[in-house]
Amino acid sequence: MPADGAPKFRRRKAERPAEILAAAMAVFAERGFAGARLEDVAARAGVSKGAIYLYFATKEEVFRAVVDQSLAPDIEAVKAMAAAHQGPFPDLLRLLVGRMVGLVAHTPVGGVAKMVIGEARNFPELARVWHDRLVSQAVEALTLAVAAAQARGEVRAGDPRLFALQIVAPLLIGVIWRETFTPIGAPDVDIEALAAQHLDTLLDGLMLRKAA
Amino acid sequence: MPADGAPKFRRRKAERPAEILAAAMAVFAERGFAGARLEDVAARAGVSKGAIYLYFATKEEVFRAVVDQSLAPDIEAVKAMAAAHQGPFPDLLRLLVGRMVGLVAHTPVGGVAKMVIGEARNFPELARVWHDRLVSQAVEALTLAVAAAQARGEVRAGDPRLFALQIVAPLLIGVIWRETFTPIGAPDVDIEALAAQHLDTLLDGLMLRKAA
Amino acid sequence: MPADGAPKFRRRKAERPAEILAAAMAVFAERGFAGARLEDVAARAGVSKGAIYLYFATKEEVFRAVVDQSLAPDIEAVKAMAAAHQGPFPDLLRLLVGRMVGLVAHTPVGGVAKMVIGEARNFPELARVWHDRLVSQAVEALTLAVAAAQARGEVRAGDPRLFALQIVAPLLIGVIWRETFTPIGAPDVDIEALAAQHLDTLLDGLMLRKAA
Amino acid sequence: MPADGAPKFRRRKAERPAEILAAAMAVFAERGFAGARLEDVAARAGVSKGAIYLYFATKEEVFRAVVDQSLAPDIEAVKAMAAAHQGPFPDLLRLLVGRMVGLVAHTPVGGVAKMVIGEARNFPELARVWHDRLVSQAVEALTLAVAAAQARGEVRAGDPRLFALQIVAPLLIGVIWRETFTPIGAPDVDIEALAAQHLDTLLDGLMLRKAA
DNA sequence: TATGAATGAGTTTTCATTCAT
DNA sequence: TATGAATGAAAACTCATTCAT
Repeated sequence: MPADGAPKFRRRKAERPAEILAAAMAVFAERGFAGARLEDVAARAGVSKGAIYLYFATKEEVFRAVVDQSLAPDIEAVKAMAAAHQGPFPDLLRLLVGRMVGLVAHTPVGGVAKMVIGEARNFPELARVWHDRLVSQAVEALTLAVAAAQARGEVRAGDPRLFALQIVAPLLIGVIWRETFTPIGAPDVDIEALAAQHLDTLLDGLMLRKAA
Repeated sequence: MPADGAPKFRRRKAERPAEILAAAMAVFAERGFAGARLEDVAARAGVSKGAIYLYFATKEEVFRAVVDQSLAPDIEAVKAMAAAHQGPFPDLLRLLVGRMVGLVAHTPVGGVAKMVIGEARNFPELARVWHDRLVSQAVEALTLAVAAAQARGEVRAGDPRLFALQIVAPLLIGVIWRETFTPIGAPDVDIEALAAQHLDTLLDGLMLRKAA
Repeated sequence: MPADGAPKFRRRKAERPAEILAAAMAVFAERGFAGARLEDVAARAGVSKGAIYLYFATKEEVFRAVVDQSLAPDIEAVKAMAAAHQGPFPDLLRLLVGRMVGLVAHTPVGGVAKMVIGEARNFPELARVWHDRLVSQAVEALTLAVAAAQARGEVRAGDPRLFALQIVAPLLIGVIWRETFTPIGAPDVDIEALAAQHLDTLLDGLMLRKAA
Repeated sequence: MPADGAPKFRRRKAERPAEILAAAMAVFAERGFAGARLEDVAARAGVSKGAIYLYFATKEEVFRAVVDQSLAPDIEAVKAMAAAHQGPFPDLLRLLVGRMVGLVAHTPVGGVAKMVIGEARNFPELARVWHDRLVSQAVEALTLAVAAAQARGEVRAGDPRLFALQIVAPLLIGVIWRETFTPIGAPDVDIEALAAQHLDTLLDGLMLRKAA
């Protein structure tokens, strides 16, 4: 039933799971869940198909682990943002958005986000985890900050949760653009520039104000 | 099988393709491209599996057609928006955003957008079509409008394309939220309210201005 | 994703399931459940692998169906036997055993029985069905017949259920022998002769009786 | 890992193979050949997967060894039975059957027999070994004893080999029942009672004899 | 000797696609 | 045109077997 033949394997370690997940993240981001072949993940990780099953029970499990793992550092960042709550609102906002731009630029959140969006119907738990652990945390932190600023009379009246979404939206669109349209040759979006301009606009409005 | 009293006014030939695409849109939106079974599409369309192949050569072709078809009306709307270029900028902006909210609320663009995002890597042509025919048109129209308003001294300085993205972003986020998080029980986003508040903020800024 | 190439299939019918089950019975009997490859079943049935799944959801389902199907005719026979309950016990016994020999000789019960025995632990439901629908029916019928004969003073005292097992045992051993040892070249067992001799012995005892 | 107080008197080397075979017997009896995972055998034996291969070349080899090993003691018993050939036939028969009941009740022959029956087609050598070393020995011994008794005028005319099968059959059926139907909740068979009643019936016949 | 991580052939199952009717 | 039975390539997953340690 088995084989004979040539030399097979070499090493053995505890980094395997992480290596596999890194490979999986890339493949999932490229092909989506259903389109990803575990064999490709294995190849990318420099491992055999079977080795994956040494660490993860199913393809779904791998997918979940990828999403899960990509959350950890971001959650910390979000918490840090939430803790930053001091000083005048514009400063706070600049700080928060700056943090988010950093995240978005230096981690593969974009790819994972795309996966979550694309597979939300097939894997509701993923959408749930992503929402509960990341999105809702961020939104809540922002919402509170906005509400506080409103209370202080710094920020105009309005639904603070919607304000939170408004704040985050361009960043997300930037990320999605990068994942969706840049690869097909559409002009890239400079997320940092977008964020900067967004901040200014957000704070002061789009319209010029004639000198009183 | 006829002997039942129900009227047999099944539409014929001409509507078939449209019916199939409608069914396909629903199934693709639910399961994604790979997850969608043509058999389900057929069942949903009240048609045999084979019949699909009478009109479309492959599953990909069906997918393409779905995206393509969902574009047509929107493109018109975009063009209409583009044509609306008159009057003071705020009025224009309200008009445009209003149109987009209507579109987003009354058509399944949300579902299709999600598909395009999720499968962009697997079907770059889709992303391209979607971008070229819809996104870039809308962005361009907005960019031009912004630029014109800047020329007129109505709008502050800044990259008009980024302004365009800023304008659209919250709407898109709303749509994505609706497709991704609402189904898992997250609090819904009231897109109309979001748009309204977004407009106000955009025009006047987030910050309260002390009376001079 | 699919193929091109040469002509594929021919006919189409309602006999398919039966054909598949016949093939499956043979393959299962030869290789056991786990050892049987559905591909072989398909080949034997002159059908493609996929075709099996048109009629049965899983390999287990096929297995179940095989056992199930092999039961039907036998159950009738058992019921017929049970209905035969008349006349002096020796006549009844000859009748019953004759019937069973016929069954055993002209149907593949042997092969199926072997499968049930071999896979009882893996598929308890099979053992249960086999027991409830076939074995216990037969045993019960025999038990009742024996008990009646005891009441009539025809048969000696003793546990009638055990008598029933004694009656059936040599037949079953014959069948099992045929499935297990005959194929490896062991001398065959002439089940009819065994049955005949068994009947005589059973009725009169093994021992010669000196003339009073 | 030592620092706990439990005595560490693990047996060493010599017992390993036997321990592995004992574990294997259990697993094979539970799952059949194909269904048994060597990993489970290893776990059950308190040994690593690799260790099995230190003693046995393949899974088949392990299977063979299990069957082989389970034969040894039984063969002795059979030989002993064969040697017992003295005195009047009924005494002999009681002795022989008594021995067999003991065997059957106190060893796992039942489980092994089931395996042999179930895998006979896949592993003909097993069926052959089982037949040649055990079954045919027992049958032959019985056959000779019967023939001798016939010669002495103790036993009625008839094929002595078939008589031998008749003698053994109920015991085997009892064992098979225990392995097949008892686990699914069918009423158990009291093998000792079955044997006792079988002996009586065999010797004297099922039918009551009117007083001369 | 003993371990257990790693391998990869082999099997089930799915589903886009074909084609006889 | 329309049907749906049939096909078969593709991919997840299992587990006997190997071998570096």
